[in-house]
Amino acid sequence: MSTTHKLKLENQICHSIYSASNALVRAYRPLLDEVDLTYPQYLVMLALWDEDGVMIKNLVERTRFDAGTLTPLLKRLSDKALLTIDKSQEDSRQRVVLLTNKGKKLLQAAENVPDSLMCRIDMSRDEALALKALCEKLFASLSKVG
Amino acid sequence: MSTTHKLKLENQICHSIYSASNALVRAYRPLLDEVDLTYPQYLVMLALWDEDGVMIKNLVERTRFDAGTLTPLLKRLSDKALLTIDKSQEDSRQRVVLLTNKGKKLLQAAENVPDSLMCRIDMSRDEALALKALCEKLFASLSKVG
DNA sequence: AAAATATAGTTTGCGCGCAAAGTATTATGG
DNA sequence: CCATAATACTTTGCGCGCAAACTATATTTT
Repeated sequence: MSTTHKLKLENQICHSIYSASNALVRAYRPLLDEVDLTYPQYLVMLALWDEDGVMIKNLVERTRFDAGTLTPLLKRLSDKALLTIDKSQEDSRQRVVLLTNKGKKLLQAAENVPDSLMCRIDMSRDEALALKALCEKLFASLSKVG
Repeated sequence: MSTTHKLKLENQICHSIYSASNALVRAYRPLLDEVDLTYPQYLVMLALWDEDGVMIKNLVERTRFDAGTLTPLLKRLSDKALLTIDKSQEDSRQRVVLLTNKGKKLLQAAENVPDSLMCRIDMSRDEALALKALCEKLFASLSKVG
């Protein structure tokens, strides 16, 4: 039984993106094991290393994670003493996420992670940038309500 | 506190791929709800619509899923009566996955899914093909043992 | 000010995704 | 032929990813 062109798995763009994304997370694992972080946790730490003392709403925007994903993820980072989660003074619905010294110090240990991963990828700088731009375009398309 | 260029979240190619992939699965959900499939289940069905009566090992290769992911996923498809899983005659370690009539018939209902999704994406055919090629290249790089 | 609505975050439930360990079966080396 | 190793899955455990329902607080409407 052979299906039409469009329904063939090898013609599915989405399958390529999906499996590339999963392969990325797999490839990050051994590198991030060194700093005891999962890939999603690493993304949140990247956001916080850039700017912490922010509300969860802010992390939802920057990391593109769901709030329901972030709550338990932040709890685990808090359990590792990498950050604190406290009620905001101005608006007690909000939480302020602040890095601890331990959380700030972890930046040094993670500094070589991007290079370690990129050297595994047989791709030019231009190709990598093109890939990023196309993914951003795709994300923007799918984020529209239409 | 501002981090180095490389560790900034917005410079992370991998974050773009990761969030595009997640956005894709989110976008597929309402379409696939119509045929009562998750996106990973849909990928397995695509593989089987193209060729069924195959071993799980074959599905691992074609879908790029882990065997530990496929076992329970196939069980759920079997619970929905879309396929059967039986011991192979030649080698009783192996399992033969066969579509039922219900599973075969579902193809018609799913036929319009690819078009429904692609029309949500503001991307030319060339861009989509470039994106697919770059993802395949990335996947190939990361799949190498090196 | 009371009621209705909106916002910020948490909880619940389910299905992955996958490493690691386990089971059953087959192939291979001595 | 028997022990060892390899293969083909299955099971376990944990962390997402996210829809839906829920809680708490703040804002707006009347």
